[in-house]
Amino acid sequence: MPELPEVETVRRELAATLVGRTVTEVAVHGPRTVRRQSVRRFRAGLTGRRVLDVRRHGKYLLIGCDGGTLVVHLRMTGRLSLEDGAPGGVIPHTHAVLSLDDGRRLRFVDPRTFGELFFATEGDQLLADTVGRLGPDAADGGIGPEALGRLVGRRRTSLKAFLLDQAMIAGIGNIYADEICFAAGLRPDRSTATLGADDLARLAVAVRAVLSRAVGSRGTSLGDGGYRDLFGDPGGFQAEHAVYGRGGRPCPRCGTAIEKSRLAGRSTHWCPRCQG
DNA sequence: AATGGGGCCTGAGAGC
DNA sequence: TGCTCTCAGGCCCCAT
Repeated sequence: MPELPEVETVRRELAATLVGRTVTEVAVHGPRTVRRQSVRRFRAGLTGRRVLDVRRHGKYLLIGCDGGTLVVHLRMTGRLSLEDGAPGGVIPHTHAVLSLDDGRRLRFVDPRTFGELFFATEGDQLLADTVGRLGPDAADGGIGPEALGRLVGRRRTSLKAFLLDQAMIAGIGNIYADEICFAAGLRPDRSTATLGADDLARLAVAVRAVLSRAVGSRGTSLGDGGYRDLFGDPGGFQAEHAVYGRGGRPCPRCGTAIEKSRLAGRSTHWCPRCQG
């Protein structure tokens, strides 16, 4: 579920609370969450490390420590939470708990177990296999019309599939792909081969505008099991969705009913009048 | 070679 | 009430 705005919200909260802390203990429950390396190596690598900074590339969280980086990907249902005081009751689907030197704990919960954690040292192949395959971050100020044009290249695919491709631009998921297409006035099934300079210009503006507004609203939370931040609080951007999750309801700009269908295997929403 | 579809998992909600 | 079915925000892998 979490896309760039949600991961960025968590990143900011982690940066404000974790930097300077030392990991005193690492507990892993169930091997699937730490699947790129042995649990032994994960625990040995992370235990005793001090957190220096918290960065993000696309949907990956990069918690920089002295001697390596804790890499976190929340995938669909992963959630990080910070807890004070004594351990409470058992929280279902807890796959990892990091104890900190100030008595707090960082918990990783993930019902669908798609999310993952690993600890990488500098130059680690694990980094090349994951973060290293990403395109530029979608919130990177350098993604203008020219950069988009270069990324599109000779690709012949739908605009939606292009926006979702993390090797092209990193950080956009299904919700924001739909919102960006709407903001740019472009149909999500529009072929990238037909995009002109003016389309790319509107697309570049839309990417930046939608993501920056979403970060400002601390991301999107849908339903009960949806995204929550480090302290359990939901985001607010769902109230500003123009198309996502609004199939059959009126377009906020022209009132035409929003279309919903499947594209690139994903639910897709758009206004048939405003997007061409 | 790039692209679309299936698979990985569990839970929520709809429909009967 | 309770069962079954569909769907879900991501990404890897495979066949085409």
